[in-house]
Amino acid sequence: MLDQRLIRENPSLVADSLARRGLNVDLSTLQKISSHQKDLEVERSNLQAKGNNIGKEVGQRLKNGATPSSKEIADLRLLGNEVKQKVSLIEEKEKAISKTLKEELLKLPNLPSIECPDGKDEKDNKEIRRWGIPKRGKDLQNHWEIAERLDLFETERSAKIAQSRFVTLINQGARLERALINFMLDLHSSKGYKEVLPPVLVNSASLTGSGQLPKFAEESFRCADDDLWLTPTAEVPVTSLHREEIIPMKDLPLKYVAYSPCFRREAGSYGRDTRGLIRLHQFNKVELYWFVHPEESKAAHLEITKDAEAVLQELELPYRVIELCAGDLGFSACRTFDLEVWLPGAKAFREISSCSNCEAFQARRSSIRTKQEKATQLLHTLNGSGLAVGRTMAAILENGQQSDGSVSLPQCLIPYFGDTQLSPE
RNA sequence: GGAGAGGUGGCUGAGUGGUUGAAAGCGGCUCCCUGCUAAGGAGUUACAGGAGGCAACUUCUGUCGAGGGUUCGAAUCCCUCCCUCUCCGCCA
Repeated sequence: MLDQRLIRENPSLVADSLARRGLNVDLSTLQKISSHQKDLEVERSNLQAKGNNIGKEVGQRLKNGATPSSKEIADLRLLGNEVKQKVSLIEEKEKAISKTLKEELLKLPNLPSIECPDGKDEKDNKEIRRWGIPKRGKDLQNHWEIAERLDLFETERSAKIAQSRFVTLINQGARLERALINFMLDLHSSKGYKEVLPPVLVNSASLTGSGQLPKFAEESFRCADDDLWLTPTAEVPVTSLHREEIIPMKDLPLKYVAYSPCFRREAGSYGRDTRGLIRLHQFNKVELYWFVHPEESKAAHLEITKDAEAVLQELELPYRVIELCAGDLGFSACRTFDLEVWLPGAKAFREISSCSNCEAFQARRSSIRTKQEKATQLLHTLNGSGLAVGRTMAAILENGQQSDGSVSLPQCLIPYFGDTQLSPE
């Protein structure tokens, strides 16, 4: 959520910034609503002060011996009633206007950072750096071809269980997924991250707090009979871990690593990535999440990205780092680095992690603040995948494929998997 | 799912209609005292929003789980919802 005050006092700055996202909004109405709400608040609180004084006056006089039925008391009551009526009239207006204001504010995305490059869509994203040498060759297979040969997952049977875009991992596939999750959690924990295994069902307040609602309701699965949704990312529950809290400054930064399955409808992606592990309704992800002091978030952003990169490096998977342009930023982010892993079978880089600085955007929606001495202020939040597990498995299969049909595993996975390679059974 | 109890400040815990944002204790912070430590003394210690001021700050409003209601006045009375705990049932 954006700062209401900023919209009130400098709407053109906000509008210009949103325009960098390709969003052309007229903020004049919102500005008007906001200042009207403020006026009503002043009027109401003045009246309430008057009412409070009448109440105190009555109490005082009764204490001094006035009879409850006397004229002086009756007059005060009359006056009190009058004030009360006026207050409730204003309150009614105020409530309506605040509701509209809140609704509109929740629909606006975060402002891109000054550092975020201009651009319209993903074609304008900037490559920052590369790591590793992409494997190339004529006979390299796609990961689903390798998986089929090694019997790693069930696709058609999964549609029977659930739908298309679900997968059932089996045999070495199931074991490798488990190994990857454990490896990632251990790696991050060893660097001081606190491990979290959050609920997978989250309520509307949590989804609103991290920015998925109200705009992206159609992207999540909902439980019909409850105010609960299947979480699209651990970012949601972890944000709400500290919703409506004030975290002492000495406790910052808080660094969490959370494993969770993630559920997404992938609406509007019909026909894309229909095979394999790239785009599923359910996938596993290990997520990094930081709560930091506002002045630390820029540095933290670089660090969280490095922590995500470390996973790829340990796994010996070539990748590149892309900085998203303003037009390609996610709703809550003000600056984002994507990590794209090299898939030799697909002969392409594919997104495997997205590391974003949300600054105070989620903190304002979720009311998460920090405090030193008397000063309370919103803190900043950052998130990054470390990593998307399904896509990691795809990358491992494609990058580790051998001419004899086996898949060799990176050194770091061997203790977790219990073998040096995946081999035909 | 059934029955009961309860939700008050960082914590414990008073408060059943009148200047109560809330006693007391603990904890935290500041200062004083004291060779050190321990002990002691004084003060201070919620959040949000607004108005005024460059600012320190002053002031107003709201908040005792949430939302309504009664009343001149509600932490206190009434209604609805949410949550927690105990017992029973069920269950991984």
